[in-house]
Amino acid sequence: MASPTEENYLKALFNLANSQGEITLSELASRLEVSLPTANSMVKSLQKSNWLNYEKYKPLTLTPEGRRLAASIIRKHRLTEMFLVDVMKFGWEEVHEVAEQIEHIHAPKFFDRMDEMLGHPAADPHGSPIPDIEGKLEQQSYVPLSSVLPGQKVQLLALSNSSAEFLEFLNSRGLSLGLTLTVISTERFDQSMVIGYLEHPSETLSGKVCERLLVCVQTAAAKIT
Amino acid sequence: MASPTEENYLKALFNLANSQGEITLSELASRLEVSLPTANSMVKSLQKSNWLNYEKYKPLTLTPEGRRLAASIIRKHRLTEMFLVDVMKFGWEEVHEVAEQIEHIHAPKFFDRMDEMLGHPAADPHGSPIPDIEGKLEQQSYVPLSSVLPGQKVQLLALSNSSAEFLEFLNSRGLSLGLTLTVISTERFDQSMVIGYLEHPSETLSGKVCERLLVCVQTAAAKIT
DNA sequence: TTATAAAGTTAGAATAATCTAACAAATTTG
DNA sequence: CAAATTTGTTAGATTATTCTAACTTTATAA
Repeated sequence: MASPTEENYLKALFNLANSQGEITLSELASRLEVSLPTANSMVKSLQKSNWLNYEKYKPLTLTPEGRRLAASIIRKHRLTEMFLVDVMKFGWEEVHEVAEQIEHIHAPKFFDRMDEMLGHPAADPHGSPIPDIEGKLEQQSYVPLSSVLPGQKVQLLALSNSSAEFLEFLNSRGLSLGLTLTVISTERFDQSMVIGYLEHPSETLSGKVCERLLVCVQTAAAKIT
Repeated sequence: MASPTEENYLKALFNLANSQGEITLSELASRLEVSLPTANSMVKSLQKSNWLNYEKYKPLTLTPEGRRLAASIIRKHRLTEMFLVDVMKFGWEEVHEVAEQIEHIHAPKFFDRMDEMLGHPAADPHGSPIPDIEGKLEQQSYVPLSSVLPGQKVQLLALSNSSAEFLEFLNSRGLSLGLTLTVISTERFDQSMVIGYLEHPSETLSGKVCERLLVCVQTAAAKIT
């Protein structure tokens, strides 16, 4: 059985593998805000539990068991976030810290019941996919709003950054997942875009913001559940 | 900030103080299933944090801060149990283990929201009182069913033991909190009692069971909420 | 291609929570 | 009350997680 600390290492390794591919010790250490020797010794102990393949000076890779365990923790995290928002009526900007703790609870029935109550959601409140019980994570094919050309209509379906500050910014502009956005124009100089949606016929969003909004061009595609 | 381990010690000290008064090291150690030296060293460290008064060879007493902290953990535990039963529809025999883990989550808003959703319950699903935010625990004046005389009508309001086995036994007899029980007769030989309630005109309960059922003789008294 | 920088490793120490073994104090009891 | 028992304490060790300091290996770059 993994300790909460080990679970956090596995989660970080899973997420790094999904975004980078190759994982180096320093990336792991900086992601977890621990020193290199700390990460190094934990890596050795994760190997001993058969969750990680490790060879001196080589990139790190999760074993199938490590990947499965990591996915199950991420599943618990994302189900919890969804539960907090949908059932307990928290804002999407308030749920990360609590979920970060609840993901370490050992109680399969608890999370299964959440899943049931939520109707087996495919994604968390920020649009990140929820791995299934097997640990399989559906790969999403969204693109950043910043890559969309003027005139196109897109559906806002996920965020590539979910910091509370960013989420509060989105709240302040009335932006939420599922919205249909129309790209009115783009500014070559600073990558800002003018976007229309609902009661906002022309809202200007900075390049930084547009990079973090993940959208789907086929408006008819799967609505978030 | 207390670690989960420290929180478990404080909880045990609080509960022992409420049932015994004087707390000895060995009681604490056996309650927590740790060795005497382990309890001894933890007791010293709890003293350093000002949660416990400790003098060599003297009984242990919580400080006001220790009592407040312990009550807040018990509050989280009992609110969680109530939430699991009322909102998530778990049986009262399934909730202890999960609550034992969730009580260590640091997220006041999470528990406040539970409390709201539940309508500020006074007791958990087993009838144990929920301490208020100040850490005050309402003293209940229930008596064991075993002390009730034949002919009397009482209301079942709490349990003095909530093991899963006992709860499953109660389920099997259709016994739940809030029920009105009529004591039909008592058996002097083995302290068993014949009890009537709902569709059970005459159910025989062992002395062991009757000792663990806490009742109130005034049927008109506060219904459980 | 060698020197410098970056990344990774080892050694050694600290803290938290636990244990067993050995001993001391307090309590119970014959 | 003194012997026996229970209770509490100390000492010393173990495991997990973390650190800093010192060193080595690999990668970068002049």
